[in-house]
Amino acid sequence: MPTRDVESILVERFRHAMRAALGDALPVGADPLIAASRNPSFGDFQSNAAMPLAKALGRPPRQIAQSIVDRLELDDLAEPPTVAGPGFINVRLKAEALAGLLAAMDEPGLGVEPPAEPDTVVVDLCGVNLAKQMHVGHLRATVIGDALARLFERLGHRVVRQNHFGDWGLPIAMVTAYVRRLVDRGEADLERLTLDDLDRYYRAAQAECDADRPGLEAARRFGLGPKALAELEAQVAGAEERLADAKRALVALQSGDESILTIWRRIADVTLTECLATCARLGANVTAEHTAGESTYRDELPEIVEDLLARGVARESRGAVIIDLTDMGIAEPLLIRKSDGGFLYATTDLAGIRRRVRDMGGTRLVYAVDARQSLHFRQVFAGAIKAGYAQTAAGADARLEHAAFGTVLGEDGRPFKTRSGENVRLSDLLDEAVRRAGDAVAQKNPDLPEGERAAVAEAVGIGAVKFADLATDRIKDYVFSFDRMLAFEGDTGPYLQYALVRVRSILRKAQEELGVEPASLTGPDAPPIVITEPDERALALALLRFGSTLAGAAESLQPHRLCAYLLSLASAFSGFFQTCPVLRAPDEAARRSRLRLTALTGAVLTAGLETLGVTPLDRM
RNA sequence: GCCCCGGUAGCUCAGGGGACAGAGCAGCGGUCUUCUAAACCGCGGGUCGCAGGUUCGAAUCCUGCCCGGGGCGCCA
Repeated sequence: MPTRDVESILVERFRHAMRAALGDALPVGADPLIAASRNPSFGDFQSNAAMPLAKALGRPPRQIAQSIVDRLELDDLAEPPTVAGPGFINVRLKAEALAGLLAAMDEPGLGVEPPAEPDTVVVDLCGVNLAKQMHVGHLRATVIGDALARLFERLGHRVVRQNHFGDWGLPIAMVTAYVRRLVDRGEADLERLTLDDLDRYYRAAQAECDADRPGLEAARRFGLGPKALAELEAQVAGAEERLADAKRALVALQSGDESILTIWRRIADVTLTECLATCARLGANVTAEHTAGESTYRDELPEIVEDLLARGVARESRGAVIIDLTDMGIAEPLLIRKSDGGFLYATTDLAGIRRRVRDMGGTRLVYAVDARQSLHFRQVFAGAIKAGYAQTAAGADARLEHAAFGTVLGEDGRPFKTRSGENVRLSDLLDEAVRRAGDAVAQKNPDLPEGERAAVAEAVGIGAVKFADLATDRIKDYVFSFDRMLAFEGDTGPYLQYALVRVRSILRKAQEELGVEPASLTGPDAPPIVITEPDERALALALLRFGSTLAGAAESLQPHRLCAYLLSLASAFSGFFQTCPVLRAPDEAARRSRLRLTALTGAVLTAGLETLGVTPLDRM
């Protein structure tokens, strides 16, 4: 039995049959259009190829379907296929074939074959900023990016994670200058800085530098009282002084002034330590080694602009330097140097693409970033291609993809914020989820030992948040609701974790009561699988869809496909669990077969949860 | 003004050329001396935003419109 998944076997068999049936009349690239049947009464799989062929060849579709069926060689796999409706070809797999396919996928890779040509996928994720707490936006960038990275890893691609750390530029200089003033005045201690402090300072620094010029103009025009006018004038003058100070700090940073760099490094260190701890708590594999600050690109930016100007990719416009993208179908030009000589985040992102392709060997670049950056990435990608920065060693352009995600909304349908309109700290949000999960665990399973309960609450609470984030199409906004994501019932992370708990519980009992070693249920000496009951069939078919689901999710950058799949697998297992006693199966052969099915389900659920970055549990 | 993304059951969402449009929640009715009921089974519930068009076949593709969100050279 080949180890490939059923669908690709069927595709191949149908291709042969179509060629045999139609010969030279078969249009090139004709697709067998194999799909899993929606309705079990139609069988397990169907081919929809006959209808389009009928149109192309001007023959009755059912006749074409029949001529394909006549040449199909599926005896080893399926019952004789049937033609139905307008020309559907229905295929029902034989029980023995199901057993054989399951046995073939019952190996450590769970039937996932390493790719012939592995990609080097560079995944941009997390994207924290200096002196800022992580909030729900970072939740999505981290959770989705990490899940995509894990998907590619499981499929056998090389993966490089990149946490693009916003540690450079004027806003950063503002907060650095602000902290320096506090330190000089003895109002802050560099050694005792926390990210909460920095988050406050960041906003204070922004506010200080924000001159209310329009307000002042209006006050002058409409002749406001001298007191209001004086206040506004003072505000504007103060803000302009602060801004000038920040600009001096920026120049000092850029020129490598050690006294300010010391402060800046400390701020970066405090920020990263806390953010990476949050990533760790989230179970996201984002570490210092994955982190590259914008500052690490600073020496490349002038060179890039000069390079692009010299090669005519970029040109000057109104004192600035732009890349015109009208030839790439984008009306908005990409601005890469301001008229004051400063660089922009587009410049850094171009440098990032160059580094990821040229230095890291990236063949596919994926950016898990907010959908509001869509135009920006279209521009940067187009600019990078024009510049040749996306060209891989093999000569082709790397795939450049924006895995855009929507906004997290509160239950009022507006962007998720605290009542006072502040961003919700990610760590607070996780605390709340874990607290609620702890309450549920205490109530549902009071027997769980205290120590384990805390670990379970952490896994369930965080798993719930992550699963809710991953479970819907990433491009859409979604409504954040603790109640829904932590529900005792429903399409949730806890439900999946619970399905696996039940699986593992059976295996544990089998070991304790019957002496069946888990290792004996897998591998070449494992007991034969016998599929007889409808719920066994349904479970078998669900298991067999694992590999193609992973591939589809990775290709489309849609982790929610894996979520939906795991829910359907858990549901298939629940049906099996209900109607097919495992430990008390009618006979020994059935018991051993069902134990192996249970073990395989456990392996797939475990692998699936791990791929999503959700912690699998033994008990909950 | 131009561009991008959404609009599917009361609610939250899948499905994105193929068979009668699905799931979860909520509602109603069943199933626990348990393989962990955080589960399972059943019932009701839909002009797939609107209008045209393409097609043997449209929730799905095309055009226009309506509603909601976002973006659009010197912020990141």
